[in-house]
Amino acid sequence: MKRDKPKYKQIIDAAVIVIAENGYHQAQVSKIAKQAGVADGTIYLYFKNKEDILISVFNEKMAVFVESLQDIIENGSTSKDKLSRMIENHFNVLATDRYLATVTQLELRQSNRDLRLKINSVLREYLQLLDQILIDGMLSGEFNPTMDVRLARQMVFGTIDETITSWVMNDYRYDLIEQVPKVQALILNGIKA
Amino acid sequence: MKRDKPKYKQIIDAAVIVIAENGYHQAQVSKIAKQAGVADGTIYLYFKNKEDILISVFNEKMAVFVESLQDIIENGSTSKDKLSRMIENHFNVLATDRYLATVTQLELRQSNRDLRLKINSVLREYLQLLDQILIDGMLSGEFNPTMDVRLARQMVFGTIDETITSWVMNDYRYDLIEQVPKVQALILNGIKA
Amino acid sequence: MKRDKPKYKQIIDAAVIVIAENGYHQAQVSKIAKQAGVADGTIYLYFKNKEDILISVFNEKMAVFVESLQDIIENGSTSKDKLSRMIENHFNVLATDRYLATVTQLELRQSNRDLRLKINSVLREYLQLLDQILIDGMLSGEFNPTMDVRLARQMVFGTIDETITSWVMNDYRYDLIEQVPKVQALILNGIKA
Amino acid sequence: MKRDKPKYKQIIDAAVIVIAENGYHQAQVSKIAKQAGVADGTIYLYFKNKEDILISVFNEKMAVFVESLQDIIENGSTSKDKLSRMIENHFNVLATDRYLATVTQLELRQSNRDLRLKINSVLREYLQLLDQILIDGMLSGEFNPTMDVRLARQMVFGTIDETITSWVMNDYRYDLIEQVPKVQALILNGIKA
DNA sequence: CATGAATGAGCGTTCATTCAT
DNA sequence: GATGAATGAACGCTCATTCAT
Repeated sequence: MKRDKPKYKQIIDAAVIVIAENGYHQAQVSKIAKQAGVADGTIYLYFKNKEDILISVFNEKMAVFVESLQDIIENGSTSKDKLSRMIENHFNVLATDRYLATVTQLELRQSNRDLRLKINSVLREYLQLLDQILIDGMLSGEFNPTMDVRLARQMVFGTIDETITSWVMNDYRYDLIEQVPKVQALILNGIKA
Repeated sequence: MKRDKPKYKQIIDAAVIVIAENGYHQAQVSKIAKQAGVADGTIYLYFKNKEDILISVFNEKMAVFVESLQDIIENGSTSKDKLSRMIENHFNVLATDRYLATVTQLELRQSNRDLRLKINSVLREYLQLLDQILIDGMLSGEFNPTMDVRLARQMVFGTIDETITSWVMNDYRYDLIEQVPKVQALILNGIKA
Repeated sequence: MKRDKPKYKQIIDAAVIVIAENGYHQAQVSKIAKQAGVADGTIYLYFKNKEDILISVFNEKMAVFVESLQDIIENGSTSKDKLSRMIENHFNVLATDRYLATVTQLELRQSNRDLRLKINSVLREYLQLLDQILIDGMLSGEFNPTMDVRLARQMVFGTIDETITSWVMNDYRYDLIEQVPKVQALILNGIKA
Repeated sequence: MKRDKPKYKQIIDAAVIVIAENGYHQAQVSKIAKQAGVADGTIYLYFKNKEDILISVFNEKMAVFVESLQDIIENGSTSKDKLSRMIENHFNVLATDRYLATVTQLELRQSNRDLRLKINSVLREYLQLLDQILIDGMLSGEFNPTMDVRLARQMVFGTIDETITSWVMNDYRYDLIEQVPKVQALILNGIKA
């Protein structure tokens, strides 16, 4: 399996750094190769083309979110607790890795429609897990049972996304983690029964 | 004033159409010129460069939002009422003009970091009016007086933005206006006192 | 009409020179542009892509052959006379322009299958005129009336082509024009009644 | 001797197949290696470089022609008979092996000038045997004793070559062998005493 | 002998912007 | 003011060849 080889990860990590430091449109394949310490051509032994690198970056990093969210769903107690932890985890991961935050919140969105659609389908898995928490909470009476799940999910994700994007756009000037309790409160308030 | 001349508006409108129909990366200056019925060179009599066209598009269209929001603030009764109307108005404008919705929610976000920062500063005026509604509501006791205004604003705007973007990405498959009361409820719930 | 503008001809002529001097695979667009005294991008105002340049070279030059052959058919007396003159003309044109001879006999044949098929369809017009001479001669009793026209044409063209190609491959070491009467004799002998 | 080892022949045969099926420019070394069932690097144990493979293909296949032509010269009766048999043999070999026909008549000609010059020198041996038949016939009075041998050879070879190439380019749509008597007649007519 | 992962030079094409008319 | 022909910098990808194992 290609993705288990060390160079695969090397290139993915290099791509995140190059994109974060240079911006999406200035992240040439040759720059990524150089950063990864391999020849340009080597990139193409592991990735079909440039788009494939970018999708893979998103895939690999999103997998971390999905995995931890699955863990939260399995081990969390109430739905409120799960949702709170999911928010906390989302903020934690991106607060810890500013390169990743820049790439996912700003740079990767500059990709064209096609790539964005592909990225969205990767995101879907994460959002479906979120839906699951919301539905469980509605059934258990923790969340408003009459609300529209899609809208609720968009509110949760939209709030998280806007909050983190603003933080990145403001050059990480304030402490992101500090916002977590307030974000949790806002969101839980919005959907509570 | 250049922006009062007929060709200025012609070019702005042409840009929206061309971007909506071709996507951001296929919206060449020559296409915009053709759509506007002017020569390529003429564009540069009205705009400094391509980026200037795009910012101006956002500026001009955002002005509509700002104006109507000012009107709402002046004529609305309670803060809840104002916020509800602001949400309704935002959805209405974009539901009515799908070209504009595509351009603002999808295409213009593919611009580079610099352009997006400039767009954000255009957006700021709108967000400041939103802040004003929120602060008024906190002072009047309609909204939770202990909440973080910035976060509240990000929740409001993030929810609206995510909702409309999803609608555009799903090819306008469902009725956007129908969502308004539910969005209002979710948001007001989140920030209520 | 693009092909009437001076730069069109400039680029065509530059392409012949560059291909003749550097070989087909070393005839980069930038070299052709430089030789033509225009910018790289200017090429693309007159030609769709590199292949289009090469087909156009063949088209334009082939037109000269076709035109003079039409003239020969109109003004020649007997079919033998017409065929003789056609051979003479073919040799004359290429003996006079060694760049063109190199390009048509050696370099353009290195193009890929697709391009060669397109070149062949340009050649077809010329070969149809040749067929006409042959058929007329068969009907008038000058040429063997029982022969296969396609084969006869292939013999005529194959002989001419091989003769000239050999001359080019041998670096124009001998006088091509001197061969004309002998080639005429060989060919006319082959197909005479 | 490398050329006696089984892998040498394997690679040569693989090259013919790969070139015939994919075209000259799509016949990568790695494809040939795969077809031959060896690793890419192994190719370079038997051939200096890619060009060497192609020349060797031509060499090996041409050897078949030369050998049969030598046989014809030894066992044929008159010069006319030998020339007729040579034509028949040439058509037979290529009509029987369409892969080889495609490779020699179309694909190998896309190689660059240098390679083609080398191929030509391989061809020389064959053409010298042809010259020998022609000279013998001129001396014996069967062929026109005043003709130019080089031209006669070019006529013979040019006709054969053009005939077979046309057949290949027309996707083998008609029966090549059927043409043989007519080609023989045309050629013999052209050079007869 | 045989392998196959790694290398890195090379090029057609686009398009924002200019400027002579 | 208006035109549109001309400019030229910039980059993803392929593939013949090498060499450590």
